[in-house]
Amino acid sequence: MEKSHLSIAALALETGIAKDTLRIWERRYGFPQPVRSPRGERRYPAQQVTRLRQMRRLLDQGMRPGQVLTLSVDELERAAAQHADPDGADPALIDLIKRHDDAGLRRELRARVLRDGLRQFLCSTAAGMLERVGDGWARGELEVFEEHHFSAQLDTVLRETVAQLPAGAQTPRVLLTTLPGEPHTLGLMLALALLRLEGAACILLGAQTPQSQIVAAARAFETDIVALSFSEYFDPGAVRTGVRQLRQDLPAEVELWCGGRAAQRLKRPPPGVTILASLEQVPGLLAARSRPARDG
Amino acid sequence: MEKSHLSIAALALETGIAKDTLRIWERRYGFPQPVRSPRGERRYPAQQVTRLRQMRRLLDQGMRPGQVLTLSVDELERAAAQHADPDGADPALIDLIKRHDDAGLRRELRARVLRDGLRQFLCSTAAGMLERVGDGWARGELEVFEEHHFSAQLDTVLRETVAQLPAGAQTPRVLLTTLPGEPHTLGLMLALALLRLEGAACILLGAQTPQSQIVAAARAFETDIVALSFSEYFDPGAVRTGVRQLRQDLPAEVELWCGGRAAQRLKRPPPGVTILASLEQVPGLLAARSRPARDG
DNA sequence: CGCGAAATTTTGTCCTGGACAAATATTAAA
DNA sequence: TTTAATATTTGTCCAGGACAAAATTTCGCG
Repeated sequence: MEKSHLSIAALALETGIAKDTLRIWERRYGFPQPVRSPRGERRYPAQQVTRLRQMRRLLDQGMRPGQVLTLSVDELERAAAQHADPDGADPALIDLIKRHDDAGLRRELRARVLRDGLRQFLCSTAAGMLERVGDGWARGELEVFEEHHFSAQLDTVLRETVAQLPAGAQTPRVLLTTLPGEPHTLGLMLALALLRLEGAACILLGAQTPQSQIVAAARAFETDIVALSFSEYFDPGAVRTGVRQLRQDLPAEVELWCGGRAAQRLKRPPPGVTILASLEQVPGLLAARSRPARDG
Repeated sequence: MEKSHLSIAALALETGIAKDTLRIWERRYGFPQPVRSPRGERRYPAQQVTRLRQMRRLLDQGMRPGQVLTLSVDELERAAAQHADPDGADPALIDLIKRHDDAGLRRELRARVLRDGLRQFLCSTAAGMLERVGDGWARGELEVFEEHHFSAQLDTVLRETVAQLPAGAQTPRVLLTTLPGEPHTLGLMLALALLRLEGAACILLGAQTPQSQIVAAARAFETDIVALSFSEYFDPGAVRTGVRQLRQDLPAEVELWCGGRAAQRLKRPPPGVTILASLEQVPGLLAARSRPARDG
């Protein structure tokens, strides 16, 4: 009934936190604290959704639930501020997003590609904006739909741009996808654009390919590298499990690259797995591949 | 341990059936019937996954769980055969998919767009293949990764093509997205291409936009129509709930269009909601909009 | 016989509260 | 300072009961 009250299912979808987890947080930490519908079902006020999102963000940055979930509103605010990205993002783009001008935003992005060059655009503007937009969302500056819109536009422009690239060396062959549970493909598109720029042949598989299918695809397409992307919202536990399993099933001669926020949390990557801290490493890694590896 | 045994969480991901539902099916109908791990957890043999997928398919075609879940293996086979799509899909394309030729597949798709025209291509080749690919997957002809690859290629070609379209009338303004839980955007791209072809202005929001944000976006972008897409894997219950809620929150003058396999299951759509049975309805609906509605 | 209303069955989601192992932090030993 | 052992934290799973919304069937009436 109450427009601003969410069911537990809706909340789980909105925040990406499992229903079971929401219930046990309530049991253990007293938050979130939903009101109850006449039928006894949990109803979450909108205000708690926002607070949960902030918490989610802190958790993703490595804090532990026991700490984060017992924070008061102000403490939460302070903790978030501490972790906030200090470098001011490009205010012109934020402005443009806020103007809700579909075609205008696209035009501006295209112009920036031309102005800065694709490589610079990818590593700095695009990667920076992606992070900034996520930040803005968590602290309520940007609406979710504004983030979605921006992402969609960036995706479109990237694909346009990639379509114009010449074929290049066609080596190595790279398979790009995400693991089940990770629907975000924008990181993949950034990587793809950069790889294509460096002459690699890219096979895009889209999101959420099961491990066994990634292995099958790597064989079918005769790829040298499998590249995975993990957004910051991806379940931290699943990164380790998934990557380890995949590395085990994949032939040893196929490299496994992992990028994105959640991949950074893999402190001790399994042997044979490369973690990319930023897009800028891509050209170097490709170059290193072409000469024989020589390090102990 | 057993490589071929899935946990309940993994099965839920693979089949798109909620954990709670899997458990209660077992309680009520005795299927699926998992073995138990030493710890007492459900472990589903791979064979049951296949069977569940077939069942899922029948359910999506309107059968009821009480019937489908008590079918034996042969009965299942027979029922599936009855519902099988009789029209032979284009074997040339299936062939091409099976050949795992990234660039070749793209070339062929482009050629078909030119040969048949975009409209024909969208309504027949693309829509047909989409369905056929899903069918092939359910009965094991195509691998999941082959479906992913085909979808990614089709997406790429569609975007290329749309980018070449002239601006058109720019009316009506249509917002395209999916509800939380629906990650598939290919249906959205088909609709977008057709809408653009008819001169509409399209704002693509990407996947999984929360209801409240769709409402906010519709206002911000001043759209006349909100278009949602539901793949066949989308939770049937969530379609109704989501659409009804959205219709309630959306201003009355904004139309709400729903397309895709799962949308068909909405027998009695709430007032003010248009269900599209196929892409071919799009031009007609647009035309109807431009003259005053006059029916009781 | 057709059609709409009412009764009935089917079905999925939510609930509580207990259990446990994997991941993480902390302490002790080298 | 690193390594190993112990303690704590944390998310997922389980059982089985409840209930309302959806779908089907039955019933009454024109």
